[in-house]
Parts: sequence; C-alpha cells; structure tokens
Amino acid sequence: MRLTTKGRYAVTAMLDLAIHAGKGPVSLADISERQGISLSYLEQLFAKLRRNELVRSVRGPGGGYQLNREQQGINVAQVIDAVNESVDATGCGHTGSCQDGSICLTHHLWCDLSSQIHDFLSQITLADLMERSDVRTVAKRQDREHLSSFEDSLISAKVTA
Amino acid sequence: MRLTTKGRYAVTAMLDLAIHAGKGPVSLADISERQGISLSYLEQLFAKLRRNELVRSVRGPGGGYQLNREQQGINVAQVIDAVNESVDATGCGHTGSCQDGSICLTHHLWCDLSSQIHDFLSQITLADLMERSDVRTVAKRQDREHLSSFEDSLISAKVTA
DNA sequence: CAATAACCAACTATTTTGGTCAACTATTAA
DNA sequence: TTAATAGTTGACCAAAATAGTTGGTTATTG
Repeated sequence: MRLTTKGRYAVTAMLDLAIHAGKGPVSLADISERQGISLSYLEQLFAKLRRNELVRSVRGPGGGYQLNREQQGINVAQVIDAVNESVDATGCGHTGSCQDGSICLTHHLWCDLSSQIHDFLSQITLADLMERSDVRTVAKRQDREHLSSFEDSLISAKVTA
Repeated sequence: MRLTTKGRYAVTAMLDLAIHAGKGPVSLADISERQGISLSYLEQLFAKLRRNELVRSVRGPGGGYQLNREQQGINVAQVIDAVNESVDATGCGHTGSCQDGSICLTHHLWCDLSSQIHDFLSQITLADLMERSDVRTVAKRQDREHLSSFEDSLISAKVTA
C-alpha cells in the first residue's frame, strides 16, 4: 500500500474542482497554478479520473473539467482508487497467496488494516471537505494569490484597451 | 506514507520471534526459512529493530534474537516505525509546509488519516496477534514445513551416528 | 580452534514516482 | 476559416526507494 503525492494530488485537485465549480469548467492550468502541481502530471491524473467517470471534460476555449456527479457522491477513497493508489495493505492483493501459495503469518492483520483505512476514506465526501473551515481558509488564500486564467484575461484585455 | 514488504516483513518476523520464544534465542536463519524472507534483508531490518530496543541479540552458536520486552509491550505501530516506514500520510511530515511554506488544501485530511491508522496499529500488540486463531493455524503449518535449525541438527546428528 | 550467528558496509537490480516533451484532436471565438 | 485554447495520448527520463546480494568482521561456545 502506498499513499504518496499521486493520491494526495488527485484528492487536492478534485477538491479544487469542487470549490471552483459553478462558474463553468475549470482548466487544469488554473488548478496547476493554485495547487502548485505540474500541468503535465495533472493531465495524467485526470485521464485516470475521467476513465473512472469521476470527472467529465469540455474541450476548446473556456473548456476544462467538471465533476461528473454531485459533491456528495464522490468520496476520497474513490479518487485515490482511480489513480491506482490502492488502499490495500496486503502484499498479495487480498488473494491470500502471500507465501508460496498460502497465506502468510500476518495476512489477516493487513486485511483488517485495509478495511479500516478504506472505511475511513470512503466516508469522507468532497462535500464534507468543502464544509471544513480549514479548507475554506486555505481556498481563500489560494484564490487571493492566484487569479484564474479568466480574471487574468480580463485584466490583460483592459491593459490592451 | 507507505506500507510495503519492509514493514510487513518486520511485523511478520517479530511475530515469528514471539511465537518461537521460550526455547532460547531465535536465529535469523530460522525466521528466514519459515517466513520466506531473505536472510540478509532480515539482518538489515533487525539492525533497526535492535537500535529501537525492540529486540536484543545473543551472539555465537545457539544465539539469535529475543524480544526485549513482554509481548504485550510491543505493538505493531512501533515495529513499523522502527524500520522507517512512517505511518504519516501527510506530504510535509506534519510540519504544515506542504505548499511553499503554507499548508495545502488537504493537509488536515491527511493528518486525520494518519492518526486513524496510527491509533489502529498501536492498539494491536504481539500478544494480541498470537492469540488469533488464523495466526496459530499458519504458525503450525510453517512449523510442520520447516524444521528449525536445532531440530535439523538433531536429525543430522542421528544420521551421522 | 572451528563452527555458529550476529554485525556491518558497500554494491546492485528493479520498481515507482514525479515528472517532461512532442504530436494530435476537438472546440470555439474572431 | 483560421488561430487559439485545451484536452488526449504515448514515449521517454531522472531520482529515489525497495529489496535484495556479496563479502566480509567480530563475538561466543563446544
């Protein structure tokens, strides 16, 4: 089992998407700026999120990504699963062939741990996260620090005019 | 955070040690045979376990390793920590500087998850594991399949005689 | 003294992570 | 219709971590 930046990035990006929903699709470039995640890496992650039908994409100018369901319908475990970071703590993938065909001494311990983690993460939805005060605070800070590409283009339009 | 064979091997080996305690020190060669873990890799893991005072060693013939405390005094979290597999799910090591000096959008989520996992694992002692029926079953199978080096030497002594 | 088994250091193969780069396709605004 | 935007795909890459191996040394016991 592993939980590295891959899974964390995916959850963070999905939460960013949830927070900035409502004003049309959100571009990966905006998420990249706000969350400090490389654009090309985000592309890879969102390809997987799309294949798992957690998001849908809109191409062309003004395009970007949108959540494919309501925020209450998406939980953290699903997002992590989607980017292939299994929350499985066993070495055998629950098959029980950890030691030449049979189960190893600690097989059931890792099974128990796996369901513990999965239960915890699957009970937390994007909607839950959005309501948290610490999340709202950080989101406000990020919005202040990074204008979206939309606002950006408005400003350069003014400057040009 | 990561939980790979390293942490699993460490817990498995410690449990093997607990199960075969009472008949003097247990050699790494025996653990290697029974649990199917490479001897030299075990050496590296036990160096760390010893530095963390979870085991003590006895050198020379008939030597090996022993638990440094009672089985109830050693929990799974301690063993995993000892081999440097942190059960920390945050990217910043709880410092809160995940995004250029400030906390990232999902910092508190990973903190919560970390303590969830740590609480779970620290409540399970080696003594608890030994009582489990699935552990006892697997241990019996392993003892049947692999004679200890002690029993082995008894047999070869008979053959020689 | 010889066998045993812990101890130690250095090296290696493989996998995973976290990316980059280039080429391509679909959409829309001018 | 054409340029710009933005997603899509695949190949590639460097660094780090994992899971070892090799080749010793030191301490202990029979």
